[in-house]
Amino acid sequence: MASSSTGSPDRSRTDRPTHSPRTDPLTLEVVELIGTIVARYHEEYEQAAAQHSLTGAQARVLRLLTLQPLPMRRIATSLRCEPSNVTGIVDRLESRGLVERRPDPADRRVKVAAATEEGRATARRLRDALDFANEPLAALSEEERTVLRDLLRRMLGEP
Amino acid sequence: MASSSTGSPDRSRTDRPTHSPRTDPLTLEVVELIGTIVARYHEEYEQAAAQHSLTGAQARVLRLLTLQPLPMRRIATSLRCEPSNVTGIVDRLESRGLVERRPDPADRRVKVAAATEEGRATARRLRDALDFANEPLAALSEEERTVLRDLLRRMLGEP
DNA sequence: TATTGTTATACTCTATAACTATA
DNA sequence: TATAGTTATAGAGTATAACAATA
Repeated sequence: MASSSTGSPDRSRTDRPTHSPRTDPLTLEVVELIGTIVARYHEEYEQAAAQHSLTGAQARVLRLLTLQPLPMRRIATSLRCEPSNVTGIVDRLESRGLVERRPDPADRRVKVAAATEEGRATARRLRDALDFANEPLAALSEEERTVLRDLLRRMLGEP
Repeated sequence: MASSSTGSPDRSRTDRPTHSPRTDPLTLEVVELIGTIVARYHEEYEQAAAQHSLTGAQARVLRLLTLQPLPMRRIATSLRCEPSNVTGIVDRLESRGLVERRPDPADRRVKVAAATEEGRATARRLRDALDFANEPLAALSEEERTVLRDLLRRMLGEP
């Protein structure tokens, strides 16, 4: 502690008490930055969804079904949640006319959920509202964004 | 419906730069990569929390109180949720001995929540379990991580 | 017998509104 | 009167277990 002993500890974020044996300060800072981005991204996503009277989960399912109609089971695996949860989420989307359930001719146990035209329009507006794309990334030049893209790709194990 | 110019329903909170809402492919890809990271980060976080029988919200509050004791109100603003929610979350943490409520001598309306020693130990184990720090970032060299750190900083508007 | 989707149940998170005890 | 924390309430997401229809 450099300063006088009276003040409260009040550690600023670059001053970390204990280091995990495995992580150096640089890695820790990157992780913290990513944590901040995660928080901000989520906040913006929920906010954009709420502006369309959707919850985050509803918005995610709607986006998913915009890409492609999907059996209930597949939605669950894609969202990594139990199939029983999907029933309620699709129920709510369906009651608002954003999604519909169709029978699968090949297997009568299966119900395929698909976005309606109105659902696709809502999903489109929602994506446009997500200006996380513009605001923070605008601070970077095109070259820097390219570097960032390549680093993130490698981080995620993509070629 | 693609809106266009007539009576544009006032553009959310910040006015956009001259960028069109339709961003270029490079930016779109970066945003998608960030989305993937957000999903993976969240998944790991919830999983690590669950391994200690904590929900994500409980883990976040516990981590927050590990840094510094905080009045209930401050926890709510930090989590960006209503104060009434904090009551339940701290209740559950307190009933497990991970957190305690202390009176504030200066203002008897205030209750200050603080992590107990056991709470700090749990938070420490939880952080170590979060190997999002190690696994994906290990693919990058130190120099690359430095570049990544600087780009993320600038993205977040930090100097 | 196994699988798909659903229902029933219980828990947590969340926001809103009303209440209490201080200030 | 205003503020800090709580309680009450209702809606939503989540996991588990049990169920009907179908394979």
